[in-house]
Amino acid sequence: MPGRLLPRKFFETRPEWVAPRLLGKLLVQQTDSTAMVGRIVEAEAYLGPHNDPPDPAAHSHRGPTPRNLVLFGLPGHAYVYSIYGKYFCLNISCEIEGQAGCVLLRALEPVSGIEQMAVNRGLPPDLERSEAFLRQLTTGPSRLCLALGVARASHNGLDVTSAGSPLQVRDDGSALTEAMATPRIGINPMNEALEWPLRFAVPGNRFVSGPKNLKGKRVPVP
DNA sequence: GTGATGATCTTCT
DNA sequence: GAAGATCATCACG
Repeated sequence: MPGRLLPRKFFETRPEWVAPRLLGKLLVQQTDSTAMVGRIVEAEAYLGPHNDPPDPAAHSHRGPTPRNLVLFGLPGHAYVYSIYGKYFCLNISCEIEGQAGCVLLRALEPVSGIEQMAVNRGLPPDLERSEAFLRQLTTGPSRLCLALGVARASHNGLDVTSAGSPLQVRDDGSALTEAMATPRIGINPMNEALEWPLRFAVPGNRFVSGPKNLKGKRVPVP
């Protein structure tokens, strides 16, 4: 198992700090026979309803519901929800209990378990592992869930800071000093939070999802 | 390469 | 009843 498990304290603060600091960390899905590992290269912060101003794009902004309850619990837990009928998205809860911030994982750079990822995505194996092939695996919030086998029934509420958890976030020592900050993807144009620069990506990384020339700026990682 | 469209169903109102 | 933190596919240039 690569790197060290991230402690709960890592997630105990504001999502707009956690998101850029998650860049470069490893997302690990361990099943009985195989481990799948991807490096986080893109993440978005969603702010809790206690935030001023509130974040109208966040699932938690109207308070707890059966769906988003995990977000109001302890930090470092997986919030998995279904979207558009056929997909899932994976978030990690942030901030202290009762404050429902979170970070949406939007893209990974495949590291290992690539063969299994391709099977899970329903793609034919590519022994050459071309860049186009690798990019299809885990570039996009729902693609990475498919590749790692993350689903609501099996993963919602998992503690990603627990050594016994099949889903973990680990740190292999790669340090990032700067991140690219842009507006978040897929937010309704009516939403006033559209412009907030809460999407963070590894500058120049080829596995980042979304439009290529989205306006953004380099910011220091806190 | 970019942009438009439909699929599909859960969740909350 | 409507909207949605998406993706694959197709048309076009």
